[in-house]
Amino acid sequence: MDLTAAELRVLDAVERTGSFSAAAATLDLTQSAVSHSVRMTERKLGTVLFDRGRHGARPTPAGERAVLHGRGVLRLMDVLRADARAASGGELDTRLRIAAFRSAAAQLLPPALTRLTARHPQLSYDVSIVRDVGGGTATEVVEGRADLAIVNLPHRLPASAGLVGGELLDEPYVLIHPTRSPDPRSLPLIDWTENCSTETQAWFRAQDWLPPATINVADDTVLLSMVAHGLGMAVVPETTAADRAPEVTVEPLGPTAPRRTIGYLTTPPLSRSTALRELVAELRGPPVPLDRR
Amino acid sequence: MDLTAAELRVLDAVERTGSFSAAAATLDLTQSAVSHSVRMTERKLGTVLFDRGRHGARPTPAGERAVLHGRGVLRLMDVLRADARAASGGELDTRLRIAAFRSAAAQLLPPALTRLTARHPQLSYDVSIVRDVGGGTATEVVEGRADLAIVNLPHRLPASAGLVGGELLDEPYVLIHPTRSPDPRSLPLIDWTENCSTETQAWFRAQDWLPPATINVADDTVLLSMVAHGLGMAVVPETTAADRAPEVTVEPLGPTAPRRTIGYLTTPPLSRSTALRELVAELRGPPVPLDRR
DNA sequence: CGCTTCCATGAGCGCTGTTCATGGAAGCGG
DNA sequence: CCGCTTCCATGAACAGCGCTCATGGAAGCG
Repeated sequence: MDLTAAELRVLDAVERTGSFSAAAATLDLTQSAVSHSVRMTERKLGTVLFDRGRHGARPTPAGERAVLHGRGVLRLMDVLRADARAASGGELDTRLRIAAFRSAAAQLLPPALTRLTARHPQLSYDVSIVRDVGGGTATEVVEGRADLAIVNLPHRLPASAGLVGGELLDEPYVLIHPTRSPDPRSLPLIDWTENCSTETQAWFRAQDWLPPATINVADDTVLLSMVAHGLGMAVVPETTAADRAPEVTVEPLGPTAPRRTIGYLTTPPLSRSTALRELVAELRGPPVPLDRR
Repeated sequence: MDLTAAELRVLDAVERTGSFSAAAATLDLTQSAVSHSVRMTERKLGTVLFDRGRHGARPTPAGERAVLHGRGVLRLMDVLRADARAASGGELDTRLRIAAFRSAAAQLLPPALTRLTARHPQLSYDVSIVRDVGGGTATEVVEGRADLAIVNLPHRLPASAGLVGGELLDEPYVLIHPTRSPDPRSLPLIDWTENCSTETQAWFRAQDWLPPATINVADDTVLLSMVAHGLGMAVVPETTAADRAPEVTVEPLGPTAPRRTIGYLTTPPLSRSTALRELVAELRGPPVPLDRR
């Protein structure tokens, strides 16, 4: 017997919330309906999907598989709906879930989403901010919680994950320092947690004029603010320095400057969907203010 | 409103058969049910999916998208079902659809499927034979008609297709000739249509002792039979010559012999499914008789 | 001008998925 | 030890959907 989309949504909600009652609340259903639904699903599959206990419901191994694949099914059904409508000249209406690390979200997404919304008013977005460490944003896509991941390239993802993607932006790093500092290069160095690519790290070590970093900051706006207050200098991607305060001066690092490349990753069926193609096209548009090019 | 699995199966059948009534027959439904179902689906999507005429039903652009994505949804739902059952220690029961070219199907599949069926009696298979030209077997996977494609590597598929895969078998070509021939290398050359990779073609041209092919045969068993009857000699992959008649003698071509590599391709979600993993594991087992290693 | 072959439509009916009401089990605090 | 709360389970009843049956209309074909 077939599972229904409603049943899959129940599985998803139960896994997310960790309990039948909480899942019922988020789905605007009765706890009873959730219980019946899960039970029915389990009967259809011939398998127990959740261990129920005092603490709520925890997925069994079978439940984990079901939830994972179920999210894929739901997403694909939405792609079907949105794509079929778009193909017949209708409005493009779907919800795009974007996982990005903070600096990319702040710099890349606003102009792109503005333009995209102008062209397709029915589109809506979920932007989740994920620390770009470990699997980072790509994991969100692999596990079905996001449709598009913004990543730092090169991204050595396990090929078996089967994600597809491309390049969005390639830019050099620049040096920023307080405008009023008499000898900028004598200032202490403030490092940024996201400066973690091996290439960048190697470049840092090769620069003998750079002191070791005395401060390490996770957030780029905090870092900019620190430089503006004269705490030190920093090496950051060009676009991060683009919307700087007047107290911060930018100094190019020349042709040998390290670069950072931002790309995107998504799943093959989504990469073929109209909505995601449109989004990627907009992300490739000019995100950097013209005066900095 | 959600589409149901039954509705997606109707879309698939209508596209396949080209008419509502034929689809109804294959699905064991009434024509009325199919008509109602398609109408309901169209209402849910707000789009016309098929152009109806006396010639039956032809998909509109929107319909094509819907059918394509719908097949993906159905397949993913079956993966969910099979995977969840397998994860809870149950029998692995699903239908695996394999697209292969003839020689690979004949040589690689029988032993692998025998072993796999022994371990998982509930598995069933659809093996479709596709000429390995153009998109070949990979197209079957991309368009959702097969789960696993057996391909000749290297396979330059468009990366946007987002298929994943791996290597299954790497083997040298050998020379075969009639056993009773006094001077085998003076015989005419029989070529095989599937000897089409650029690498193999280049090797052929570089061999000055090889006469140009006078006969070109599409089927490898026919080719073997021709050699057995003394019509000529041929250069074929080792496994093709493995189950030869006694009238055929095999002669290695040495370390410079061209090789053929057979691999598989599948979609990312399927590559994560238990059933397909098991199948690939068996395909990687020793398909070549030990006396030829 | 029937005949056949398409698809469309309305009525009726059974199944499924929901709510409501209720019950049982298990921690938590006095 | 006993309520109180917070989980999930279960049975009854009802609504909507998805099916069949029966019928009708439109268009090619000899």
